[in-house]
Amino acid sequence: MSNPNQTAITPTRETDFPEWYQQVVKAADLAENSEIRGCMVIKPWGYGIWELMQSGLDAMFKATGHKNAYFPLFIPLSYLAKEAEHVEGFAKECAVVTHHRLDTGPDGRLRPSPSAELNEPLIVRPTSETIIGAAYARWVKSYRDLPILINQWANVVRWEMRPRVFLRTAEFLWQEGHTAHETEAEAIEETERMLAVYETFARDWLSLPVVAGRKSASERFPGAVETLCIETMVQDRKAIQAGTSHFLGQNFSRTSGIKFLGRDNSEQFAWTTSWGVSTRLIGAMIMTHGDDDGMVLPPRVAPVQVVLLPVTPKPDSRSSVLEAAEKLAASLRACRVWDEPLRIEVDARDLGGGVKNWEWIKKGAPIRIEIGPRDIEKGTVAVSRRDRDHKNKSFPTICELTAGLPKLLEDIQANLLSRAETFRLEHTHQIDTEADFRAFFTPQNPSKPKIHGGFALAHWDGSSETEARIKEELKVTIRCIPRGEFEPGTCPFSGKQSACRVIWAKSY
RNA sequence: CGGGCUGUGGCUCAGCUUGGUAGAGCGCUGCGUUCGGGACGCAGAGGCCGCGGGUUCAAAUCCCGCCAGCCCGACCA
Repeated sequence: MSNPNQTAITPTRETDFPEWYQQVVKAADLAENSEIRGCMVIKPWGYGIWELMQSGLDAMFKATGHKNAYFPLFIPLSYLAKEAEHVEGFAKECAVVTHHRLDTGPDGRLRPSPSAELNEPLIVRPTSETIIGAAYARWVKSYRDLPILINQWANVVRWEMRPRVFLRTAEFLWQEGHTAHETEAEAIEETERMLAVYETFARDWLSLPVVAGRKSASERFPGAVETLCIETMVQDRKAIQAGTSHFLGQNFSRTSGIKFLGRDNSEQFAWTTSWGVSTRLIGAMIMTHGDDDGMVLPPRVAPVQVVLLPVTPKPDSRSSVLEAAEKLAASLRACRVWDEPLRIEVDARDLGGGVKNWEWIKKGAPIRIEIGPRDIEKGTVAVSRRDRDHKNKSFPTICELTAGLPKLLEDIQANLLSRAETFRLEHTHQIDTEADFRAFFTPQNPSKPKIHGGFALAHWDGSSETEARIKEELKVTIRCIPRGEFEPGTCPFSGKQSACRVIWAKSY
C-alpha cells in the first residue's frame, strides 16, 4: 500500500525547508503553537530534551564554580531605562504590566481596573541584567565579596513580530548567567570560559559543530562591550546563533551601582558578564540533524535512547513477547553510557507495529529494537539506527547487543557531529570579490529560491557602513569574527584594508 | 503601522457567485478481517457555519458593523 520512497515528513527539506521544519516539530511531538500568539506549548518529548540539556549544562556551570539562584519575573520600567543602549535594544519588544486588578467595566466585561494602575509599570523580563544588577549592588561592598558567580534558569519574554517555534518565540526558556568581578581581566576570562563551556556542550551533547568567535559592534548585545558567540550552520545553510557570552565592562555596574572598596581602599565599579542559551538550541538541533523522516536526536539528549518494539503477530505469543521485551529492557537498563544508565522504553501499546515504528522514527529515537517470537527462538533482535536508512537493520544476539549498545550510542553521537561538520565545511567558502559574494548569496531562480549560500569567509574593513550595506542589499550579516589567525587582506566591498576574514551568512 | 487574505465538527477544507433544514477527507470510538508492520471493511460519535445587527416567508450564503487570525512588507537574541 505504502510507497517505499515515501517520506514521513511532507514536504521534504529540499522542497520547502521552513515548512519541513514546522512539520517535524509537529510529527516528532515536540511542541505546538498555543492560542497565545508567539507562545509555544512544549510537549513532553520536547521538554524531556530540554531537561537533559539543563542537566548537562547545569553540571558544567557548577563545575566552573557557579550556583543557581532566582530573581523576579518583573522589572521596574525605570531599571531598564538606566542603560541607554540596553533600553534601545529591548524597548520595542517588551510586555508591560500596568495594572494589578481586574474589575467589571460599564459594558459588563472584565477590564484592568482603572483604580488599580501601578505607579510604575513593570516589564516582564526580556533579560535580567538590570534586576540582578540591583541585587548585586546590595550584595557587594568589598572586593572580598567578589566574584559573584550566579546562574538563573528562567523564562523570558520578548515580543517578537515573527515567531517561529523554538527559534524565536515570544516566551522562551533559557538560562542566564550573571557574574561580577573585581578586575577587567577576570571578567574577560569568565566571558571566554563560559563561551568555551557552550562550545563544548554544543559539540559533545548536541553534536553541533559550532564556530566560536565574537560579534561585530552592530550585532552586539545591547549594552555589552563585547559579545562572544557560537554560531552553527543548519541544513538550509543559514546560520543560527546558538549561544552568547557577553563582557559587559562596567556599563551595568555603573547604572546599577555595583561598587566596592578595593584592595587599595578606593571605590571601584565591578566588572560584569552575562551569558545564555535557550530552547532555541532545540530548533538548531532539528534543523541540523533532522531528515525527511523527522527528528534525529543525538543520544545524549534523547529522552528515550533505545526503544523496544515488541512484535506480536499472534495473540497467543503476545504475552511471552512482551515479557521477553521487559526482561531485555531491565537488563539493558543496567548498561551505562556517558556515566548514566541507558534510557530504555518498551512501547507495549496495542497499536499496529508499523505505526509505532514510524512514530519513533519521527521522534528521532536513536535506536529501535524489534523483538518478536522468531527473535526469541534465535536469541537475537533487530536493531535499527536512526542515523541510517530505516530499512537498514542488524541482527545481533542479545549478548552482542548488551555488550555493544553503549558503543553504538557513542557512535551515533559522533556520527551526527561529523556529518554536520562535513556539511558545514562543504558550504563554507573563502570569497574574495564582491561579485563572487553576491553570486554566492543569490538564488538562481528568484521566483523559486532554493537552498543556497552558506558561510562566506570574506574580508571586512571593519566599518558598520559596509556591514549595513550588505545587510540591506543581500540580507547577509556578519555572524561572527572567528578565533584564530587570519592573514590580513583587502575588503571586497570597499577595497580598504582588512585585518581578518569574518563569517558572513544569512541567519535565523 | 501599511498592503492582501481567511474565519464552517479535533485538523485541513468544500459549499457562498445564483438564499430553501450542514458536507468531504483525515483523526477519534466500536466490531470484524489483516499484520515481522505506517493495512482494510462496516457501523458510529462529533457543528450557535467567528460575534452582533439588518434584508427576507427563509441566511453558512446577501448587506452593515465588530472581533480574531494568517501572509507580504517594516522590525527583530
